[in-house]
Amino acid sequence: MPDPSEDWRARLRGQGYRLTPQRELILGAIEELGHATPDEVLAHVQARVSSVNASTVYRTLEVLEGLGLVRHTHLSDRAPTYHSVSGHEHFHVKCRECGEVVSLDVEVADGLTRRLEDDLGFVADVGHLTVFGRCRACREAQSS
Amino acid sequence: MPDPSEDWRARLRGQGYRLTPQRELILGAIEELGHATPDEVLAHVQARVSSVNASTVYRTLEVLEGLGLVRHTHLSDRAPTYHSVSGHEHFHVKCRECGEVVSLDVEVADGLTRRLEDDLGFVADVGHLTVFGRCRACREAQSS
DNA sequence: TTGGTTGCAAACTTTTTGCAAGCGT
DNA sequence: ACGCTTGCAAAAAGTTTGCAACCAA
Repeated sequence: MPDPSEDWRARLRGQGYRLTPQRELILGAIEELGHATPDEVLAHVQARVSSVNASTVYRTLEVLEGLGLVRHTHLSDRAPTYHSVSGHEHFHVKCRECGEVVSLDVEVADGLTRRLEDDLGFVADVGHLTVFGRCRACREAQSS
Repeated sequence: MPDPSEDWRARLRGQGYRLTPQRELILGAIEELGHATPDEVLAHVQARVSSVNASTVYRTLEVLEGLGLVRHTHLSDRAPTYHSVSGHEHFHVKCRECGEVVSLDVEVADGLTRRLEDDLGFVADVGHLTVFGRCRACREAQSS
C-alpha cells in the first residue's frame, strides 16, 4: 500500500506540478491548523519561513484544492476557511451567536442530499457546505 | 388586513429609522432584480437616480436585512447576493458548472433541518443556505 | 429643531495579476 | 536547459468609516 504522505507528492508531479518547499509548508500548515483562512496559513508558514509570500499562499491553496488535498468553505462573510481532506469528508455547522463550529460527517446531510438528487437530479457537494443557525446552548440561554 | 407594501414603512419608522427615497429605491431594486449583489443594486438604482452612493447601498442593505425585508446568501466566492423575502422563504442550489441557480422552499431541506435539531439541538437558518453541486443537465452532458 | 441619513473621499481588507528572477526536474 | 513557481509591487474588488451637509419627522 502506498504511503499516504508520499502519495500527494506523486500526484502533484503526475499533474505536471512541482514539489516546492512552499507547497509542503502550506499543506502542512492546513494540516496543523485544522481550519484556517489564507491569512492564518500565511502567518503560520511565515513563523518558520518568513520569506513566503501571500500570493504564493493563494496560488498554492488553489493548486492543493484542485488536487483534492484541501477544501474550503465559508465560515464567515469574509475570508474563506481551508481545511484538510485527510480525515473523513465533512461539512460544517456554525452558531451565529457563540461562533462555535462543529464538523459533521457528510452522511448527516443525507436527507437533503437524497431529496435534491431525487427531485432535481442535482448532486450536492456537501463538503463545501456550512449551515448557519443557533446552537442548543445559545437557545437555552435565551429562553431562561 | 394591513397593506404589505405599507407595512415595512411602518416597521421602519417603528424602529426609529427614517423613510428615505434611497431606502425605497434600494428595496425596490432588490424586488425587481430578484437576486443581486450590492454592486448590481447600485447600478440598478443609479440608472434612475444617479446620485445614490455605494456606501448608502451597503448601509441600507444592512438595515433592510435587520428588518427582515431582505436576506443574503453567497452564490459566489465574491460579493454576497441579496434577495427579497416577500415571497416564501427559500434557499438556493447552484450548479458549479453552468452556474444555474434554483430557489427551493425551505421545506425541501427538512431532512437536514430535523436531523440537526434532533441530534444537536441546532436550529438551522435554512434561508441563508446555498448548496453547490452539479445539476442534472451538466451531469448528463458529461456522461455522454 | 433634532438627530438619523447621505454623499464623498479616503482607508481597509482580501485577492489577483504582470513580470523578472529562481529553482525543480 | 526548460518552464513551472515564486516574490514583489501594483492593481483590483469589495466594504467600511469619518465627517459635514442634508432632510425626515
